[in-house]
Amino acid sequence: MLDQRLLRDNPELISQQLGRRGMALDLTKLQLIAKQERDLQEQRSNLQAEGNRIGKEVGGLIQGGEASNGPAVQGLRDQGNRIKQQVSVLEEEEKELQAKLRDQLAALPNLPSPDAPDGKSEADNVEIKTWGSPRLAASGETLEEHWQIAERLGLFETERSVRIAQSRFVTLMGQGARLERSLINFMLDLHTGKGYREVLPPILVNSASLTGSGQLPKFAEESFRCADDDLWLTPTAEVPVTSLHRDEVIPADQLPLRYVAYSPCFRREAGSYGRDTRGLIRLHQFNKVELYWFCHPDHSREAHQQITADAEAVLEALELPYRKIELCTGDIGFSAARTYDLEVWLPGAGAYREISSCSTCGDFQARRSAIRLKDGKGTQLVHTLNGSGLAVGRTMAALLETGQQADGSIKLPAALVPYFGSDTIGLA
RNA sequence: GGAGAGGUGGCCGAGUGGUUGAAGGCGCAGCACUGGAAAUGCUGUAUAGGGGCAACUUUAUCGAGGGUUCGAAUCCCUCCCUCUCCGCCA
Repeated sequence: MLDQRLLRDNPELISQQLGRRGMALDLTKLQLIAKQERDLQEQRSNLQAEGNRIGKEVGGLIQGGEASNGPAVQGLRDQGNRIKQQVSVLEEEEKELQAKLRDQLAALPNLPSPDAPDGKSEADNVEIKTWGSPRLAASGETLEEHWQIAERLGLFETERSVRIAQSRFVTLMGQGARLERSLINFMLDLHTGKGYREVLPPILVNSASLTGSGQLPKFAEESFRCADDDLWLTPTAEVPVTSLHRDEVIPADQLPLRYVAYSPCFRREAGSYGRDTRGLIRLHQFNKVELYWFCHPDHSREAHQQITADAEAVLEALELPYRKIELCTGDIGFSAARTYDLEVWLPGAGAYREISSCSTCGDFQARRSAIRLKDGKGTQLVHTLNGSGLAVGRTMAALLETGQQADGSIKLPAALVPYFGSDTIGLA
């Protein structure tokens, strides 16, 4: 949510900054609504002040022995009634304007950070660095894609999963299920070892939580909803973790709060028909280990570097080559002000694929969720950051493709052996 | 799911229509006392919005929403949540 004061005082700045995202908006009408709303509020509270004064006068008279049905009291009563009526009219108008303002403001994305590179689309994203050497097929060698490997080694069921649910679901089996579990534990241990607090949140979340982190109202069609309740399947642990501190004032000396949350994530993937239909890349349900920071505004810039580094550390520990790109203003998500994506190399596919997205949201989610910090006398909004550390299914895909051996087995990185119990998958 | 009890400030807790944003206590902060501390004393200590350069001022908020009233934490209605007992259950 953007600041209403900013809308009143400087809508040009908002238009200009959202213009960097490729949006063309004229906010003069919305600004007018905001100003009307403010004027109405002023009128209304002046009237209420008058009403309060009268109420106190009546109380004083009656306590002073005046008859409660005497002429003096009756006159004040009539006056009070008139004010009450006027107030209720103004209140109604004010509520209408407030709702309009809130709805329209809630549909606007965050302003991109000044640090974010300008650009129109994915094509304008900026590569920041690469790590490791992408594995390429040696001469005469054919590298399989992860779904081919998984099928060959019986790591998951795809056809049967359609029977259980529908397409874009998989059932991990045997060593595949074990590998997923190992990865979750490995990632959680890595992050908690750095001081992150582990969270296992509800994965059904209410509308207020989705609104607080920015998924509602604009992206309702992207989440699964439970028809009989005000509950949705969370698309990311970012949602419940943001709401962990919704409507709270956090003492400044407790910041930053750093959480690591494992959760299954559910996405409808509307509009992706035909894309990534095989394997673990794009599913309605997938596992993710999410990093999340609540921090002081003064430190969010460094925090963004740190949370990204913490995600990169997982890839490095798993010896998976990757590149780090910074999203341009045209490609940044709704709630984010600045985003780094980490893309892992998939040798079988011969391409880099997104495996983590690390964003700073500034005060955007904090304003929607009313999360403040208290430093001395006043309060101010905190900054929130999130980063995948990592998407587990895609990590498995990368491990399978990266570790494939001539004999058809998969060599796993040393760091995972204590978790998986073996350095190889698929040797009989 | 059935029956009962209850939701008040960071916490505990008083408050059943009148000047109550809310007694008292705890906690916290400042000051005094002290060589330093403890103890003690004094003062201060909610959030959000509006106006004002500021001092300050004003409105709202006692789970949420509506109603009665000149006036509601207090009365009425609806909803939500928590606790206890019973039932069911991983």
